[in-house]
Amino acid sequence: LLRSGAAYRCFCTAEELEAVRRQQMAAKLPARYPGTCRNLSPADIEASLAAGKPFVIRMKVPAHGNTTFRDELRGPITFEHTNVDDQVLLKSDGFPTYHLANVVDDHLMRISDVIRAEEWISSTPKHILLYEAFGWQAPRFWHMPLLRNQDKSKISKRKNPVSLVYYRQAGFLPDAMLNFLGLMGGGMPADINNATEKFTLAEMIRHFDIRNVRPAGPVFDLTKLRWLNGEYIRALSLQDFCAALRSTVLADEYLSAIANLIQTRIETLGEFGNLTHFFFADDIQPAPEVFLPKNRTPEETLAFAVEQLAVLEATDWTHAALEPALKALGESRSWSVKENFMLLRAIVTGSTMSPPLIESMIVFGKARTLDRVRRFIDAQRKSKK
RNA sequence: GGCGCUAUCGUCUAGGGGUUAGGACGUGAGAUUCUCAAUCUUAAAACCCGGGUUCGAUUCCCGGUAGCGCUACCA
Repeated sequence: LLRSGAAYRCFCTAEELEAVRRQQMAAKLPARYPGTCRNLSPADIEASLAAGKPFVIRMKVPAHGNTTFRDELRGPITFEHTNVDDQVLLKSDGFPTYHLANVVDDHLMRISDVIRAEEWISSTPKHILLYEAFGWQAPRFWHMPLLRNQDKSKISKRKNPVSLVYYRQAGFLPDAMLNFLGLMGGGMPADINNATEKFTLAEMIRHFDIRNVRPAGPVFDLTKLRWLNGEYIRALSLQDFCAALRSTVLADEYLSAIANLIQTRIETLGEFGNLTHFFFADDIQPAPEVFLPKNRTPEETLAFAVEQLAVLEATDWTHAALEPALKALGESRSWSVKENFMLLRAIVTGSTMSPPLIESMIVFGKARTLDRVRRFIDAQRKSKK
């Protein structure tokens, strides 16, 4: 690439580039590499090299013209070269960026069809230019729509549980999840199984046609997933239903972790449920008299819960990490350890009396705990309106 | 800000120059039921806006608007 002039060494420092970017932003100009090193003389390059200056390798996007490629779902898409930045191909540490690695990799692996998310559309002209510079045949591109939150923003875990682990722990059946996902974005014929919208993996493999995928980003709607999951649960034989329970909410591993927390706290086995129901419930909504600390308003309590959530999201799911993180938050907001932990206890367990909080949260799992705190916050916000 | 993508009930979608614009979830009403679910019946609910093309546009074209994405020595 360097030899053919499709790429060049760039000796600009990160600080210089950052300064330029800020100026461009301030002037409401598109943030773009200013081209400082695009046409250095061989002597300049030798001098910088000899001086041991670090450099990156950038692609030399043609100054004029445009690149058009075909997206198999949307048709031709054109980008003016003036809108394509001189992408860094090789970082100063010698490692390639995604753009270079991706193109080389896919070529070497003889990839025929690149199926990736929509967010890559704007990078595709860079990739096409690279294939051309190498003299390689570019693959076909299929850019898939992005899943959305209820408010249509790009799906995020702040607004939706996005980890499959959460859905498994919360008791969604893999077949139901698969079916539901297959329903999103098109690709499946409408008349399958008498238009019941229910189909198996095998049927999906047989009937799915990527050419029918719709380019608009669908909203990930839990309501319909729950309905579908209910259908799948009802369709199970009693035996399979029990097996499903035993492999998830009643799994040995989960049960023994819970038992370990309450063994010293009960006098009869019959009390097991009293202390542990929050481990098995989907939704827990404590009443104000349970979660509201004395001398705290609902508003400041809710605000503090929001901060607890942020801390929980950012913290490793271990006792060693969680305890100091939560205490640090309480300290910085003048919430006593007691108020702090009691609020979280109420949110997670629904009660002021429970097995040890952090241990319980660890057993319950990060994904489900975060979900529970989010639901609490949502419910409180709604009740205020 | 620039560039790009997208646009059918609240949501997931079918359809496509002439249709009562179809289905599913959810919602309302009713039936059934010891309760709650489930089940059955039923109702309300959509082609983003403005031009153009056309005998006729929700469908094709253009513009606007809105949403989203990208705008890194991240992927």
